Amino acid sequence: MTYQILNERFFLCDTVEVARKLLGAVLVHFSPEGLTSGIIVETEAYLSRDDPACHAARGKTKRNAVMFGPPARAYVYFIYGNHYCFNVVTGREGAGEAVLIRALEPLEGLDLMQKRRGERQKKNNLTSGPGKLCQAMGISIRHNGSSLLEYPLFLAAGTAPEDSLIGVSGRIGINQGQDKQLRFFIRKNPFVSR
DNA sequence: CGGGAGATGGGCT
DNA sequence: GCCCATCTCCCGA
Repeated sequence: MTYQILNERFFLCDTVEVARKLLGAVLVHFSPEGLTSGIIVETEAYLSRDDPACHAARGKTKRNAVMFGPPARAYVYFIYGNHYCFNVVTGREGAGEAVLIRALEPLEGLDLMQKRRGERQKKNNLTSGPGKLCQAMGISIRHNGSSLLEYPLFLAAGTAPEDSLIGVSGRIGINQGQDKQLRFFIRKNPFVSR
């Protein structure tokens, strides 16, 4: 399988646009244990302006520093004591914006995903949520700040869904900014988190 | 199936 | 202390 890695330009434009365009793209990880990949089926945009739910909203801190760096880097953080969330930094350096990857459709390395997630898990429970997909893909805090423009962890072009199949809604799991329509997903795809 | 609650730890007030 | 961009287990229907 060959991949066409998405270039920096892809992530430089408007963050909402990037969140939408990432649907259908492929997240690929060549880890020491093996290759896993999945088609992105659900994303959320986090904006610098007027968005209190965004980690960058209250300025730069040690945790969110990567969000203020150059685009196309991984912003990974630890949440709820158990889980990691994987984001892609977007916009110009200093913007403080990102797209959260919320769900994947497993593509390659299903056995490894299953091993990481627990043998009992069914296929549709491997990557259908931000914490789950990090575990299945072998993504953790040590990937925070790493470039997504090159091996071993990168984003590749895929098949974009038709516009009529793109769903839009409020974001999940937050208290502030619930009204904003910044979540994008592929309609009727069984791997969307809800 | 759906809802409720516990697990679990780093960041911020 | 309390919050949190989550997940899993367990219970009842």
